[in-house]
This record gives sequence, structure tokens and C-alpha cells, in this order.
Amino acid sequence: MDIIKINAALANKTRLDIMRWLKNPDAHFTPHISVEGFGMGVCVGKIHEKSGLSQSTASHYLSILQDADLVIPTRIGKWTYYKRNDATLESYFNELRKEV
Amino acid sequence: MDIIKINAALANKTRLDIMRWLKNPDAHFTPHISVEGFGMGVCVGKIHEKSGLSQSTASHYLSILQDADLVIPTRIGKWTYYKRNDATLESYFNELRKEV
DNA sequence: GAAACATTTCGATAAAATACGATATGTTAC
DNA sequence: GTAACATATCGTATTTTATCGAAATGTTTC
Repeated sequence: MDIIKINAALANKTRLDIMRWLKNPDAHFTPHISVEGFGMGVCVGKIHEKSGLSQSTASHYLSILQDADLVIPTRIGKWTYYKRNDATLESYFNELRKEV
Repeated sequence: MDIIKINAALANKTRLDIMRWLKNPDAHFTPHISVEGFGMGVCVGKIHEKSGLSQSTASHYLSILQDADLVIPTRIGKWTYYKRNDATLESYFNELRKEV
């Protein structure tokens, strides 16, 4: 759990939004075509559309969030679904409050 | 309370350390010469010494923390003392937990 | 295996952050 | 008022981040 890496990942409006969207995907995304619900998270294409970022930047941002351990990727067929890593977030919030 | 600005301010090891040091100045700094205790916070020179940063960078970093409303400056004589802004930190922790 | 599609990786370039020394500003003490 | 000192600001060089389009990789379907 790297606080600095997490803070850097969350020091960007779009990446913060992505984390918020992933909190409640039903409210922010239309259903996937090949998967029931958002149990695995949301695929890169949907985040690309929703954010207005280029596809490559969207993918890159997700990899930054993943590197900070804030999201968990699952590859299914052609798609990579990303969901929140609530365990990391919980440790992060606790650690911040205790340490900083 | 600007979460992004705060995250950016805290996405740097030295600035995170400064916030930690300011939590308990007695444990990290030798006493001031012209002021009793650390009620007003810690002067720039001490942070410059402790951090190993140049004087100008130390001053700059403190201004970044101040811009994020994380510290409160008090000028007394030649010195500017910086102390934590615990009100902002409390809102920040709460907001992060609620919103992100 | 070739076409179609989703995602990642690879440059490229512009913007922002890091960090310094030098200079300017403000304060105190003579 | 000038010397001494603390801090802030300026100018600059280096590194990192942001962001894109293009190319590469991986999957599925014919």
C-alpha cells in the first residue's frame, strides 16, 4: 500500500471520477454486451466513452490505477473489466488518517 | 476543500513527511530561538534543515501545502511559522471516505 | 488463418513538477 | 540607514506527467 502512489493516482480529475463511477457502475454505464451486470467491473471501452479520453489514454489511466492497486482487472475474451479494490481503499483511508 | 489539489500536494514524499513532522514538532525539531514551543508551528529554516531541501525549495513546498489549505502560516518578526490545518485534514479524510 | 474487434504498448510532444542558485523583500538591531 | 538574517520569488535546467495517434498484441468468429 503505497500512499504516495495512490495520492498521485488520485490527483487527477478523470481518475478520481473513474473511481467514483466504479463505485456504482449501474448509475453510470450502459450494460455490457457479453457479460451480465458489473460484477467484474467495467470494460475499458465504456470508460473511454464516458470520460471522453482517447482509448489509449483511458487504458493508460486504468493501468495507473491498477499500479496503485486501486482497481482489479479481469480479462474475459476480448475485454478487460476493471473493478474497485475496496480492500486497498479501506487500508488507504485508515493509513492516511492514522499517519498523516 | 479541493481534493485534487490536496492529493497532488500529498503525492510527494517530502511534503508528506512535512505534514507528519508537523503532527508532533517536539519529536522532530529543536526549539526555536525567539518563540516558546511550537504553538505557531515550525519555521521554514527548520524544515529546510530537516528535509535537506534547499531553502527555496522548502519555502516553495510550504507554499504548495498552504495553497492546498493544509497548513496555516503565521509571520512573527523575521520568521514564518507553519502549523497543520487539522480542520482541512479532517474534512479531507471524511470527504475521501464518503466520495471516493 | 484472415477479418474484426478490444486492449495494450510505443513513440511523440506539450505541459507541469522538481529543485537549485541567485536575487528580491521584509524585519530586526545596531 | 545599513548590516544581518529569514523568507519569498525569479530564472532555469531536468524530470515526470498528460495525451494523442499509430502500431502491436490478443481473442473471437468465420
